[in-house]
Amino acid sequence: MNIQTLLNQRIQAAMVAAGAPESAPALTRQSAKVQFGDYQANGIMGVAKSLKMNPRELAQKVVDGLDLSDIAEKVEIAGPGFINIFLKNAWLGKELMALRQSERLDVPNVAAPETVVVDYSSPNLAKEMHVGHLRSTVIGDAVVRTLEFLGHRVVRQNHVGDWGTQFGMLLAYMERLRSESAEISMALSDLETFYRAAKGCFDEDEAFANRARELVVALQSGDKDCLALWDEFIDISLTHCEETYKMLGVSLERQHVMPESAYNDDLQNVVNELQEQGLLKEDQGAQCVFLEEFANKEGEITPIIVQKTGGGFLYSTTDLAAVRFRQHTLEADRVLYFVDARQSLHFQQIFTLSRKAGFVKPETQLEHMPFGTVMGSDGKPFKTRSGGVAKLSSLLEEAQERAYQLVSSKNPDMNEEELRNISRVVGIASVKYADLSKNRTSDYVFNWDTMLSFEGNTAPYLLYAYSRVASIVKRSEMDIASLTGEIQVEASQERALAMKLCQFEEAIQQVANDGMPHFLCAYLYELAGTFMTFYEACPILNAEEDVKNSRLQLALNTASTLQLGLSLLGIETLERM
RNA sequence: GCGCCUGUAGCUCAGUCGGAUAGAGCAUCCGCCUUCUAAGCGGACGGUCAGGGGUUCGAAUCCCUUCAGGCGCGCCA
Repeated sequence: MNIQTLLNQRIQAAMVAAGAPESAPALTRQSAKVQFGDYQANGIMGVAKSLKMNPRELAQKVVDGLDLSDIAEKVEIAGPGFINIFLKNAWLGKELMALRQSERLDVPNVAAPETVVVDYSSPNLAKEMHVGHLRSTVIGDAVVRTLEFLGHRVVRQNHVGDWGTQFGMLLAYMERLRSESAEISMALSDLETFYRAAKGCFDEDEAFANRARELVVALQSGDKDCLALWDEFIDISLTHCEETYKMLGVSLERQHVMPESAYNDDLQNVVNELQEQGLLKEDQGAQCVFLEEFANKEGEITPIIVQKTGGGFLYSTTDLAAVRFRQHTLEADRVLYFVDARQSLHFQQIFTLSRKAGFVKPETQLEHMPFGTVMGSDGKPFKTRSGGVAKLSSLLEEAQERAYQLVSSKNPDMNEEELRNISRVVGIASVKYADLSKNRTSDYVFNWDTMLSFEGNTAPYLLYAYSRVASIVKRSEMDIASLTGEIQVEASQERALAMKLCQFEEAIQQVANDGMPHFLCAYLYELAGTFMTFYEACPILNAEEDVKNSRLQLALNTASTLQLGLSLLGIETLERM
């Protein structure tokens, strides 16, 4: 149930009835302050201006024609022409009961499901996943889960880098190990070390470097032995990724991998099509597209190179092929790219060219969902203590270890197995939540102490709030299903909680529209805080029977909302901590 | 040189596409455990929204400009 949408529709209709054009937005929002009610409509002033009317008079006309008597206690006009709406407690209680009886918290499936292709995670298989892959993976996964929950058809695309010159070096090193009859699978168990060793040989050994270049050519021309070696490498590297996904609780699986190499056979076709359309121009030996959209003031255009001198293709070519595949084979209505903000020019070029070349339908949405960099406390990109790039798997292990220190000091009597499980959930949740709760587009500072803190907008605080609710429910020893009595909204803390609970759908809608999970995080944090206040002020188990029944249902609603919300973020909950 | 992004409380961050008196958390200070988990709750302090112009009923938000920082810009991805 979406209060904002409901009110907005009703007010909009009343505005039209009062003489406003259909296109005039009611701009209904949650109120900024309690004295302005629960929701406020801000659209009157703008319309009044365009109609050359007195805004207060128009507001009065709108309110006269607006019947909210079933849901609102009071509707008033304030300031220059705001309409403030105060909802009825009884109505909130009734809505909450509907919410209780619905497995999906009364959030309907979208009326018109879209096919949404989501490109996220996309690590380079030459190396192990590092901290730089965290944001794309975690944010992309949260958006994917939210879109799916709303009823869209989501196609995950893990556009992994499995092609390119650095693979020649890696294959040459595999070959060398094999000739020395060394154990390759062991060497590949740590890809980071393997990569460095191969790079070392490449830089210092001329013969090795030449062999590496030969292997690139052999690989690209489809040499069988070479491909077999490459397959072996890719498989092991993908297995590493899958282990990290599993540890991280990310829904990506092998079936979602659509590697760069899969587009190889189509790259020449892409270039040919651009040629046929007269978009291609040879410049300094390379095949380029010059789009006037990317000209500077002097008229100089930054070209898109789609084929190198000598015939090789580039990532632009692959991305164009991917756009075509996503449109024609996957039948996307919307394609989301969770890729580093530094590539925004590249994507603008790809999107513009794709439209110009007819690779996508005009109505298909191509959206780059850029994200900022994870920084260290020094304000520079996050590194390990030794100064290297932090391996994601090591980072996640450290998170669990740090969580263990905290959890075990708070629960000295708890058994080891449960301690380990709690610290696993808390550790992983902390890392993910720290990332998800920040505005996607800005850089953020990675800080163990703040992300593992129980204070503020953190995973431990939310998990603690959830376990507190869970504990109440358990102690009540009531049959949850039999709790069907009325939910009474009376105390101010009950009202605040009831209102928050009714706003869940508004929060996830924002995540789906903008690809911004931090809206859901902010909502859940506010919900948890509102519950904590309610919990302190309103005794549940010791209350009179009907009050107890009502408050317990508020608690149950809180539990299911926290649990569902966190699950959409890809975060597990704990019954006890 | 050109382009994109960022600049909000001492620190870390929000700010619902122009709305009312700019909000949280940390830190600091003051309160609250014989009652459902004090890993909690309540309160206080804290702001030239980088600076300056402009647009209008109304600007942290839109436009121009200056300053500071980050990142991109033809054969890496």
